[in-house]
Amino acid sequence: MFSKACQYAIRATLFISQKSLQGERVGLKKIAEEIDSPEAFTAKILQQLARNSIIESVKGPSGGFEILDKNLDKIKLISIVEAIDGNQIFDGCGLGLKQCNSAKPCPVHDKFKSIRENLKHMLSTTNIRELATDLSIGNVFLKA
Amino acid sequence: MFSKACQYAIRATLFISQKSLQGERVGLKKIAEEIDSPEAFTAKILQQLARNSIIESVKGPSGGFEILDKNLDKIKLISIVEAIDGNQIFDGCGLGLKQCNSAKPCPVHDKFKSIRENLKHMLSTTNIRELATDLSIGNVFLKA
DNA sequence: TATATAAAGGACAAAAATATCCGAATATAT
DNA sequence: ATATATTCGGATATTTTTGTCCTTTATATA
Repeated sequence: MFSKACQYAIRATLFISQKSLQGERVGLKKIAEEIDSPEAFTAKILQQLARNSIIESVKGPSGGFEILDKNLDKIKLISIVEAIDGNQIFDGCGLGLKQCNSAKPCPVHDKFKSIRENLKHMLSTTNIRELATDLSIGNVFLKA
Repeated sequence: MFSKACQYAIRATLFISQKSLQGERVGLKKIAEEIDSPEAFTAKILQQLARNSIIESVKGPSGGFEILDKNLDKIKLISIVEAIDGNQIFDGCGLGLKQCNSAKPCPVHDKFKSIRENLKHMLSTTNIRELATDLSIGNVFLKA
């Protein structure tokens, strides 16, 4: 469904969100440990997220990553997916046809359309504060 | 969503289905042309499909690929997806966690579950005769 | 039976995704 | 100011996916 990079991105963002809720900033090392991801690769992904203003990065001692409180409501899962994987998953043809639309549809065009609308709706309406709160409560997890 | 190999596999299977409906067997070259896919790569995929009894292959002059009539109803889209991409997309965690289940769910476990159940249901109930018939009628297409 | 045709299969190549390493830039605290 | 902690960014390596090429095998038909 999503690339590994995107999965790491979501996991990292949620972990940072959770820490930001507690007023804490976290560094790369801690993030990679807590979400069980390769550190250097995660660094690249965090840079992308920072460039897309999904997270904030602070250099130097006591630096790290955080998310502005106002953004915890504003940032939806779809923002992360689009920043990392683009919108191919929402807009591209399910069978990979370059040209596929309601005027000239592929054989599964309509069937896929509704599935992807569901997915898009879910990702568009799920904000990260909600998920980070669930994490803090402790009934959902980011690693085994 | 699906790998390119899987997209080619579905397109190829539908084209072969359509021809089989007309009692015709088709060769690799024609298939690759008609679904606009790389020929040699498509050959590998057709082999996989044949090994999984989704299509039949016949060597030698007037050989090629076909689908048994009785299988046109039996073979669902999900058979093709599972043969090529496996069932990671249905069973794997949306965030890539190795261990993720209702007892120890990731933050998006439930939200993803329903999306994937939709997808699985759609793929499990769509048979290839139906799609091949649509193709023959000419209101859906396999290439631009 | 010989020949031509078509898929099968193995080895290889290219491209993309994933992952690592290291020096540069920058901010903090002493 | 200086030392230190931390992200940034470029280069490179590895793995996976996608794609190609060539030889072998099977088979229809002349």
